[in-house]
Amino acid sequence: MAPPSQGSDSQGSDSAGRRRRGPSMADVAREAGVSSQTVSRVSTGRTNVDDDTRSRVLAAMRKLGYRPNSAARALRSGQFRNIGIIMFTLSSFGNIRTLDSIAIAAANAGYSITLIPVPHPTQGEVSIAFTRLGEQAVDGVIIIIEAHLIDEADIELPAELPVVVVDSSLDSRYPVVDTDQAQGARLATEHLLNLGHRTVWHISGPASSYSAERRRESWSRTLLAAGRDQPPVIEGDWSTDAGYRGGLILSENPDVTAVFAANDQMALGLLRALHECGRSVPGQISVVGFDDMQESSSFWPPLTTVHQEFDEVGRHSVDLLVRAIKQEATEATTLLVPTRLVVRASTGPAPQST
Amino acid sequence: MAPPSQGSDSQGSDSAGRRRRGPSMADVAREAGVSSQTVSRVSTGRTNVDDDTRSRVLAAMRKLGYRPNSAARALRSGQFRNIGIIMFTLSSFGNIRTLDSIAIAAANAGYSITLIPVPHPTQGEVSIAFTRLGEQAVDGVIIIIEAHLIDEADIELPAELPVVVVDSSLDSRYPVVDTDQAQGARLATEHLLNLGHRTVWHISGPASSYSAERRRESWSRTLLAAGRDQPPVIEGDWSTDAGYRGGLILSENPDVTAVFAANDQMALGLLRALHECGRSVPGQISVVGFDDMQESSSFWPPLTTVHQEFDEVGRHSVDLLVRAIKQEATEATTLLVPTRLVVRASTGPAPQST
DNA sequence: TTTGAGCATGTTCGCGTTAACACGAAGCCT
DNA sequence: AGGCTTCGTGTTAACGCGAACATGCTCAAA
Repeated sequence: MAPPSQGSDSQGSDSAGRRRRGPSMADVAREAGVSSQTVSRVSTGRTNVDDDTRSRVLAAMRKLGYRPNSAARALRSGQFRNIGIIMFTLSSFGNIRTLDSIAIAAANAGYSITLIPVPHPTQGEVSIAFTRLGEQAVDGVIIIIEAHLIDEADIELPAELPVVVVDSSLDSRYPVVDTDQAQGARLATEHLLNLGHRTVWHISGPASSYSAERRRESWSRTLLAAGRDQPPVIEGDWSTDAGYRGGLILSENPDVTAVFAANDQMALGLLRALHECGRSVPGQISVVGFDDMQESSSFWPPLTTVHQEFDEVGRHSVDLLVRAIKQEATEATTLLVPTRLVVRASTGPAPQST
Repeated sequence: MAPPSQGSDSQGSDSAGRRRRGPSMADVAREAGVSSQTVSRVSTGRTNVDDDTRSRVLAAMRKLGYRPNSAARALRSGQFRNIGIIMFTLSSFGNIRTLDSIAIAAANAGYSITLIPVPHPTQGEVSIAFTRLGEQAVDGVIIIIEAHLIDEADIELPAELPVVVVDSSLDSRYPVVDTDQAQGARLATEHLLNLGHRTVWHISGPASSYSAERRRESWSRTLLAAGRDQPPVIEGDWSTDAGYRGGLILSENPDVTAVFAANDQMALGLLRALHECGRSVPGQISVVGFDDMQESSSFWPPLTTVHQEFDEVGRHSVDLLVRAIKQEATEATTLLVPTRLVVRASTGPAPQST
């Protein structure tokens, strides 16, 4: 083989497998009649370039369709301007909203984001994601994953890599940004108590989730503080089906007048079960959810729920991470974003006891 | 040669602002007593390395915590092994599911993905995203955006960059992967007609969306083919509120016995309106949605809907793009993924006419 | 006039990696 | 034995960029 390449056309788009490459600074420089360093200065927006020269260079760039090679830039500068995001498949409403706001906040800060999916939340998969991360061109990482999976994973992140953890309060090495789960659950529980309900039942998230645990704890503490009975927890897994199953159980018990579901999806399933069993909401049973997903206002009846400020969570986590990358702040802060209760039509005064 | 011997700690983490860098191949090579080329061979998994040497190198890598510098790799090879994704904020269920499956498919193909968010679907924002994309380290792009915004955007993508478009059938320059909207809408409409309904009403998506347009057209054609009346379209915007508003209008009309909502969220709003107006579903009115989102099975009543195979859409689009990147296939194919009807409890036989 | 400060621009070099080639040591054929 | 391939390994160069330094020019102060 080995074509002697006599033609030497600088195009680089050989018929053979040769990789086509775009024009480089040198090409632009030649076109504009300047040195490549001057092209670099224009490209990076330095001010110490003559206006005349600058416009010549810009014209050359446009003509050749030049776009800077970020790999070379990153290699030179040691910075990728890129943030990695480790998360489970985008199945949960909260994660998505968080991701969304992170994406926008990152873009505003001049960073792009790379998704590192973890198809199945097993420890092994998490380890794989972390390994993959090690090979990734990122300046820092935001992790949106149940914390104990991180703790248990024996793989460790590259020591120097800044990390921010979202949505799971581990008390540990990394800064944490999260919704104030405890405050939200208290809001929900107190709302029901204030409506005159003797106590509040709870359909929780899975034991594997810190958020779920926090909400359950806070619900429990709130009841305790008010001196009320603590009904047994019905453990769910965030899914509508779990809510439905919980609802079937609860509707058999005539004492139940108020239920706090740990998320809106389970509240939806719960509502369905109550409808099917002929229990009226909020006439006989009041229901509160958690998340305030877009659809909640159209549930039947429209759901009273705890609104999470995902935008703020995203913004803060990016902010924290970028500061860490710039080595401005390293201490392991914990930042809790408060929630607010959105009262709709699924809650009402306790029915008069029979 | 000639190591300056005295100060010269090769750590690189100076007290001054100097950038910390991880160990390079050269460091590993020195540690293992081989050349850096051999380290490269081990790192890239070549087979022509002596077992003994390989394990020495691996040990050195582990000891120093070496991780390959992807920037240098990309610079050298001209490939980033990274796919850019342009999409609107993750507000729609379909986009999220698609993104999710793309992320996984890309990971399996050895590519990472970079999100390029477009906060507001205006032409200007799209242009900005495209510009930003130009500076991104991507080998190809998947666009999940209403097509006409692309057409109207006068910014053009770097000519050489492979592109695949999802979720909007533009008849154009780029390969398209999409759910077969027409087939799905036909399925929904025919299902209702087969149940004996005289005709089917439609709450559509926004005019700006190709998917919405396709579904509306197909609904219309199906009615035409069956020789039925064509009720006026109620135009929505995918939101539950739009479905609710549509429902209020429809429930005033006693002739309405069957409604096809262009997505599940609008179907949800529609259901609420019908409940509020005391119209029973499916007793008096049957409802079909489109998407089969996770929650749909827990609506009240559980929603009959058109299931989209988002996984397949994502898989195919990645597959197509990767093939284009490898220059294996360039023609502008269009790939439609069929849907299937999921019959639940929101549809039933037409009521006997009064 | 001399000196030097300020500015636009050019030149050199190295970031970490891998393709291409070079080389010596085997093993296998005539 | 001589020539051939195969195999493990080393050497060199280049990918595109930008920091650091060098150059030459202008203008103001001494």
